[in-house]
Amino acid sequence: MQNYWLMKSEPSEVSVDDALAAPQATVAWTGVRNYQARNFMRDAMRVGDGVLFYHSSCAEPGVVGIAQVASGAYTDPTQFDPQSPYFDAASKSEAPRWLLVEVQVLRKTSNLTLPDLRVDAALADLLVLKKGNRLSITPVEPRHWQRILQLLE
DNA sequence: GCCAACGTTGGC
DNA sequence: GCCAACGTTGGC
Repeated sequence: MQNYWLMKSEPSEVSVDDALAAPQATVAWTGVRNYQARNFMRDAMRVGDGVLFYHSSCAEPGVVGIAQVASGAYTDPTQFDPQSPYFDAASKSEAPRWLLVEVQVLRKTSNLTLPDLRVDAALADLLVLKKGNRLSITPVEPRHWQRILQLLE
Protein backbone atom coordinates (compact mmCIF):
# COMPACT_ATOMS: atom_id res chain seq x y z
CA MET A 1 0.00 0.00 0.00
CA GLN A 2 1.49 3.26 -1.13
CA ASN A 3 1.49 6.21 1.24
CA TYR A 4 1.64 9.91 0.52
CA TRP A 5 3.59 12.64 2.28
CA LEU A 6 4.14 16.36 2.33
CA MET A 7 7.74 17.34 2.93
CA LYS A 8 8.79 20.90 3.72
CA SER A 9 12.00 22.41 2.53
CA GLU A 10 13.19 25.96 2.79
CA PRO A 11 14.02 27.03 -0.76
CA SER A 12 17.01 28.96 0.56
CA GLU A 13 18.34 25.57 1.71
CA VAL A 14 17.12 23.15 -0.96
CA SER A 15 14.59 24.37 -3.50
CA VAL A 16 12.74 22.19 -5.97
CA ASP A 17 15.07 23.59 -8.65
CA ASP A 18 18.09 22.56 -6.59
CA ALA A 19 16.66 19.06 -6.29
CA LEU A 20 15.94 18.89 -10.02
CA ALA A 21 19.51 19.92 -10.77
CA ALA A 22 20.94 17.14 -8.60
CA PRO A 23 21.99 13.79 -10.12
CA GLN A 24 18.85 11.73 -10.87
CA ALA A 25 16.92 14.73 -9.49
CA THR A 26 17.46 13.07 -6.12
CA VAL A 27 18.47 14.68 -2.82
CA ALA A 28 19.16 13.29 0.64
CA TRP A 29 16.61 14.83 2.98
CA THR A 30 19.04 15.95 5.67
CA GLY A 31 18.29 17.94 8.77
CA VAL A 32 15.11 16.37 10.14
CA ARG A 33 15.43 16.93 13.89
CA ASN A 34 12.00 16.05 15.12
CA TYR A 35 11.16 12.61 16.44
CA GLN A 36 7.71 12.39 14.95
CA ALA A 37 9.01 13.26 11.49
CA ARG A 38 11.90 10.85 11.93
CA ASN A 39 9.54 8.07 12.91
CA PHE A 40 7.48 8.63 9.78
CA MET A 41 10.62 8.09 7.71
CA ARG A 42 11.73 5.11 9.73
CA ASP A 43 8.43 3.31 10.22
CA ALA A 44 6.00 4.28 7.52
CA MET A 45 7.79 5.49 4.41
CA ARG A 46 8.43 3.11 1.57
CA VAL A 47 10.32 3.54 -1.66
CA GLY A 48 7.85 4.79 -4.23
CA ASP A 49 5.62 6.67 -1.79
CA GLY A 50 4.30 9.93 -3.24
CA VAL A 51 5.74 13.20 -1.97
CA LEU A 52 4.48 16.75 -2.25
CA PHE A 53 7.55 18.97 -2.35
CA TYR A 54 6.65 22.04 -0.28
CA HIS A 55 8.50 25.33 0.06
CA SER A 56 8.31 26.81 3.57
CA SER A 57 9.68 29.93 5.28
CA CYS A 58 9.67 31.92 2.08
CA ALA A 59 7.70 34.60 0.26
CA GLU A 60 5.21 32.18 -1.30
CA PRO A 61 4.90 28.94 0.65
CA GLY A 62 3.24 26.13 -1.27
CA VAL A 63 3.47 22.86 -3.15
CA VAL A 64 6.00 23.25 -5.94
CA GLY A 65 6.64 19.72 -7.14
CA ILE A 66 5.73 16.06 -7.21
CA ALA A 67 8.35 13.67 -5.93
CA GLN A 68 8.76 10.18 -4.58
CA VAL A 69 10.59 8.46 -1.79
CA ALA A 70 13.70 7.03 -3.43
CA SER A 71 15.43 5.14 -0.60
CA GLY A 72 14.81 3.58 2.73
CA ALA A 73 15.72 5.48 5.89
CA TYR A 74 19.37 5.59 6.86
CA THR A 75 21.66 7.59 9.15
CA ASP A 76 21.79 11.32 8.46
CA PRO A 77 25.53 12.09 8.39
CA THR A 78 25.07 15.79 9.17
CA GLN A 79 24.33 14.97 12.82
CA PHE A 80 28.01 14.04 13.28
CA ASP A 81 29.46 17.03 11.41
CA PRO A 82 30.43 19.84 13.78
CA GLN A 83 30.44 22.24 10.83
CA SER A 84 26.84 21.45 9.95
CA PRO A 85 23.93 23.50 11.26
CA TYR A 86 22.30 20.12 11.88
CA PHE A 87 25.10 18.88 14.13
CA ASP A 88 23.82 17.08 17.23
CA ALA A 89 26.49 16.63 19.87
CA ALA A 90 24.22 14.31 21.83
CA SER A 91 23.94 11.78 19.02
CA LYS A 92 26.48 8.97 19.15
CA SER A 93 27.67 7.07 16.11
CA GLU A 94 26.90 3.75 17.86
CA ALA A 95 23.31 4.88 18.23
CA PRO A 96 22.50 7.51 15.61
CA ARG A 97 19.50 9.55 16.52
CA TRP A 98 18.58 11.03 13.15
CA LEU A 99 17.71 9.48 9.83
CA LEU A 100 17.04 10.64 6.31
CA VAL A 101 15.50 9.30 3.13
CA GLU A 102 16.34 10.22 -0.42
CA VAL A 103 13.71 12.10 -2.38
CA GLN A 104 13.49 12.13 -6.16
CA VAL A 105 11.64 14.96 -7.87
CA LEU A 106 9.42 13.67 -10.67
CA ARG A 107 8.22 17.02 -11.90
CA LYS A 108 8.17 20.62 -10.92
CA THR A 109 4.69 22.13 -10.83
CA SER A 110 3.26 25.60 -10.64
CA ASN A 111 3.29 26.87 -7.08
CA LEU A 112 0.06 25.74 -5.47
CA THR A 113 0.29 28.32 -2.73
CA LEU A 114 -0.90 28.19 0.84
CA PRO A 115 -3.84 30.50 0.03
CA ASP A 116 -4.70 28.22 -2.93
CA LEU A 117 -4.73 25.23 -0.58
CA ARG A 118 -6.70 26.99 2.13
CA VAL A 119 -9.46 28.10 -0.17
CA ASP A 120 -10.22 24.56 -1.37
CA ALA A 121 -12.95 22.94 0.71
CA ALA A 122 -11.76 19.43 -0.19
CA LEU A 123 -8.46 20.16 1.53
CA ALA A 124 -9.90 21.50 4.78
CA ASP A 125 -8.39 18.64 6.79
CA LEU A 126 -4.97 18.67 5.17
CA LEU A 127 -2.56 18.51 8.10
CA VAL A 128 -0.23 21.22 6.85
CA LEU A 129 -3.14 23.67 6.95
CA LYS A 130 -3.92 23.01 10.59
CA LYS A 131 -3.26 25.84 12.98
CA GLY A 132 0.07 25.54 14.72
CA ASN A 133 1.36 22.80 12.47
CA ARG A 134 5.15 22.77 12.41
CA LEU A 135 5.93 19.21 11.42
CA SER A 136 8.29 19.14 8.45
CA ILE A 137 6.92 15.79 7.27
CA THR A 138 3.21 15.06 7.38
CA PRO A 139 1.16 12.17 6.00
CA VAL A 140 -1.26 13.09 3.21
CA GLU A 141 -4.52 11.20 2.80
CA PRO A 142 -5.10 9.63 -0.63
CA ARG A 143 -8.14 11.87 -1.23
CA HIS A 144 -6.02 14.94 -0.50
CA TRP A 145 -3.28 13.67 -2.79
CA GLN A 146 -5.78 13.13 -5.60
CA ARG A 147 -7.30 16.55 -5.09
CA ILE A 148 -3.95 18.32 -5.15
CA LEU A 149 -2.99 16.52 -8.37
CA GLN A 150 -6.29 17.72 -9.83
CA LEU A 151 -5.57 21.29 -8.83
CA LEU A 152 -2.16 21.05 -10.46
CA GLU A 153 -3.57 19.99 -13.83
C1' DG B 1 6.37 12.79 36.52
C1' DC B 2 5.26 17.73 36.51
C1' DC B 3 5.71 22.01 34.48
C1' DA B 4 8.03 26.55 33.68
C1' DA B 5 11.42 28.29 30.78
C1' DC B 6 13.38 28.30 26.63
C1' DG B 7 14.21 27.52 21.63
C1' DT B 8 12.37 26.75 17.07
C1' DT B 9 9.11 26.87 13.28
C1' DG B 10 6.91 29.32 9.96
C1' DG B 11 3.19 32.39 8.38
C1' DC B 12 2.34 37.07 8.14
C1' DG C 1 10.49 41.65 12.93
C1' DC C 2 6.53 39.77 15.37
C1' DC C 3 4.34 36.26 17.63
C1' DA C 4 1.40 31.96 18.20
C1' DA C 5 2.08 27.28 18.62
C1' DC C 6 4.59 23.60 19.83
C1' DG C 7 8.63 20.50 21.27
C1' DT C 8 12.42 19.92 24.40
C1' DT C 9 15.03 20.62 28.52
C1' DG C 10 15.97 20.45 33.17
C1' DG C 11 15.03 21.53 38.10
C1' DC C 12 12.38 19.75 41.59
